[in-house]
Amino acid sequence: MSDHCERGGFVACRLCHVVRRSDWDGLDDAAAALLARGLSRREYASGEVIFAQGDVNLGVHCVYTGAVAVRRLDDRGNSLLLALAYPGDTIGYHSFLAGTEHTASVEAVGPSVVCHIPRNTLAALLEAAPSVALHFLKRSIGEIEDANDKLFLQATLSHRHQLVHLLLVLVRRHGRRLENGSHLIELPVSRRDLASMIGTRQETVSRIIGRLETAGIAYFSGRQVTIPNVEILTAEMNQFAAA
Amino acid sequence: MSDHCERGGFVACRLCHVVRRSDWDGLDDAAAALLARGLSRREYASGEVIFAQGDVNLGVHCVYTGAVAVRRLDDRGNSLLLALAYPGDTIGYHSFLAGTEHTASVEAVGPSVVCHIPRNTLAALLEAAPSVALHFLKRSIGEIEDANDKLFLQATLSHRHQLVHLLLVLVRRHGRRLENGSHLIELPVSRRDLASMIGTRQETVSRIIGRLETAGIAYFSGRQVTIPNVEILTAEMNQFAAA
DNA sequence: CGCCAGGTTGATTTCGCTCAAGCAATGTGG
DNA sequence: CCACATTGCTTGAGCGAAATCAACCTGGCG
Repeated sequence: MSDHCERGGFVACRLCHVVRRSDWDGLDDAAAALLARGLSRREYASGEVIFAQGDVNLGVHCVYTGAVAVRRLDDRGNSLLLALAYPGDTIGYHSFLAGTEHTASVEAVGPSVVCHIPRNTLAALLEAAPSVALHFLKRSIGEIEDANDKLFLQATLSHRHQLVHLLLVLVRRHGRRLENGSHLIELPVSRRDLASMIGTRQETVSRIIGRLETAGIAYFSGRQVTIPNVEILTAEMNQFAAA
Repeated sequence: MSDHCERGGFVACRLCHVVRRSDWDGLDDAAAALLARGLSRREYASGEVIFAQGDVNLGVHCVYTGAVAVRRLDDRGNSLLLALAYPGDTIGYHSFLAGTEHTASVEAVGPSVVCHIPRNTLAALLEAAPSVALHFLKRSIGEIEDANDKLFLQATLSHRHQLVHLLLVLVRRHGRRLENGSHLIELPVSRRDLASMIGTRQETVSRIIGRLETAGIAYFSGRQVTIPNVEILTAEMNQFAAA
């Protein structure tokens, strides 16, 4: 672990390449120094667990590069992919502020670098810099809206429409536009996770994929998805909203 | 409106009967005075709309007595009951802090009294009293957990189990224990809303209710629900978790 | 080479949605 | 006070979608 883990010594988040998008933007010198002292940074292999549901909270994490999956589990093997987090996103602050154990597990979905801010550093930081609490507040409000949106979509859309919607979301983060105008997505998650995200089963996702392919909307090959025309996806969503 | 609406003049939230549970606990004298100046209080009839999705945000509301329903709508008549809010709960702070229009509609589910804190009062308050932002933060984290729980339950539980779970939640707020040990719930919402809360349709809720009655678990009559033995409900939930 | 996880496909059954009718409670205008 | 519309809820029949169970494929990997 030690060879993957730098501790303190660098100028930390103020010079972090994602600072503008992170919760550590706008710190004054003293606060930034505080942060730099406590901060550590570590590389995670794909699939490696950063913390697990039920663990005691040892502070918060902030994604530096790559992406991580936030997942909730139960004792019967059910798993729900709650969110994907990207550079600049802070995770684990819920349980820190609520004073509970972690309510979700987080793992890297590809080779990723994640920073860690220990409990007492963060506590001091919250005292010293009111902007931090405000950042967290805005972030948490965004998460509430996201969660409510998901609940609403699950209640109103068919599984097929939900999958199309999910593709539209993923194309932004994981999509690449090709010369011919089509888009290529490298899916960060398994079929099983896709299924949990739209509230259905693995097999059903497979069948929906089949239908999307015969409809010429999207072509799946393993974790590669080719979308000839993104407009068609949005049309598929709107046709419904307009009705 | 004026006869239902008091404005300023009273000692406001510091003496509010729910202050310990509200977001206005622990204000200093200056902040409390600020709050008292801006605050207004108004009575709403059952079903009356407090604000509507899409409205511009004019500040936040705080439930004083009664209960209110937070609801999201779309243009095709779909409605999802996101939450019920009770005395001490602040609503509408999402859109205030995010600077957006209201993302949900809120209406009284019975005769209710709701306070209103206008935009500029709240802005000043956030400046003057850091505890307010912290309260909001904790509240929003609670909402995130609730939303994630709902997503998880919808993904893993059958509609029947979800309804049982919902009854267990409602019995706490709306239940009354009778001498014979059974419980009586006065449902605050229609069947249609119950259905939206567990991700299904009105008719399906009716049928599940029928099954719960033949199973001797709960008896529905309009909005009255009689539950002979709450233990059986929890057993019904656990039988599943244990498997 | 065989194992294994992840994915697809098929057959069967269950479940919930839709459409439709009926019913009770409430409210409204004549 | 009664005919009538309206709203909320229940019930039924038919149908389509998805869950389940199971077999099978495929690409790594020891």
